[in-house]
Amino acid sequence: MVKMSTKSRYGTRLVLDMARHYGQGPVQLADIARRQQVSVKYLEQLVIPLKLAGLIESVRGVKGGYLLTMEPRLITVGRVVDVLERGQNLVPCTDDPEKCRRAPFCATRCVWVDVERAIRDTLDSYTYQDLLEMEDTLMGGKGEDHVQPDRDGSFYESEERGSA
Amino acid sequence: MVKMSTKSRYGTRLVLDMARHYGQGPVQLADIARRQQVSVKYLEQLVIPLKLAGLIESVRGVKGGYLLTMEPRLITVGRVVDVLERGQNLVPCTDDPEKCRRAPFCATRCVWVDVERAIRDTLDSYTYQDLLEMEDTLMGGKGEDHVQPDRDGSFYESEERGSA
DNA sequence: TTAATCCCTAGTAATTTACTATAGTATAGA
DNA sequence: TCTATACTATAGTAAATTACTAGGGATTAA
Repeated sequence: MVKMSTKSRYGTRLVLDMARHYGQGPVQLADIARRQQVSVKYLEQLVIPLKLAGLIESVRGVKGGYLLTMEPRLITVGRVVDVLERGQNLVPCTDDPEKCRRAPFCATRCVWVDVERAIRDTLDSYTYQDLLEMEDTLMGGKGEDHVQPDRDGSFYESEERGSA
Repeated sequence: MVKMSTKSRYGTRLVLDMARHYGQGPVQLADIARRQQVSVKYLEQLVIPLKLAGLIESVRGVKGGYLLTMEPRLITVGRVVDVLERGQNLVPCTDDPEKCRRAPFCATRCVWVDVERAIRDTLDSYTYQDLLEMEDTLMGGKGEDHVQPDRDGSFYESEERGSA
């Protein structure tokens, strides 16, 4: 069907990790990388647009890190995905009918526009506060850095590259 | 955000073209290619899975072609996209939690599952009969092969490869 | 001063996408 | 029967995208 990039997925987890530590000072990428099992180098890329969009801010130097600029309940997954996938549409013509001569009388375009709206609405229906609560429920505990990788290091979404 | 492939988009138009000619005998790919401005070779690829899925059937030889096996009102866009993108998920773990160790306590996964459902629901809410009627409304006419390419040949979705 | 951080610009291998090519097989109609 | 018109099947491939990785530089707490 349609695929969601690791950029959006890892980015969503990155922000969720920061939401988990909201109000506790800056969080280091190295810690997030360890907890979320994503390389620091990759996280560094995700953090740039999030900062430019004003969703997070950074503290440089020792004991530095990143923090959310607002409460988790004020940030939706849709906002984060939107920032990370800026300018990407489901179909080129959905945002600009001028891109396709067919647009004015294209019935399929109406479908794509509607699908895009559905995706956006769904993503916007989840705030990071919601995600924190869902995570707590799923864990059954009080939720604090509960997720730990296996001792062999193999972990989450490890089959990203290999399997079709 | 997430992108929809040309496979799904052209395939949707391919079936819509066949729906437009439903009950009028087999339609040749060469004609669809001309009307929809997609190469015959590419259409040939799209037609294979649709035939295997039983949505269309073929007639070989001169005056042959393809036809829908059922009325346009019985086929949804979702069904066609599903056939063309078989085995593709929004995120690897949505169909099979086993693919990711994190799945049992992953809040973000719940979001992806919900988004996928929203996409599917929306795509399934449109039948080809709906699309035919939408097209008629958009055209303002009685709708029969009304869409013609420009004399210079440049046409629909021409910026597929070039622009970002 | 030093080590821990974030910051910045590239680079790149693997994969996927969006096609194209070549060589058929089946059939209607002359 | 011949032939042009279709569909059928299997490869191949250039371009684009994805998912990273590398190698430094700038900032700051201790």
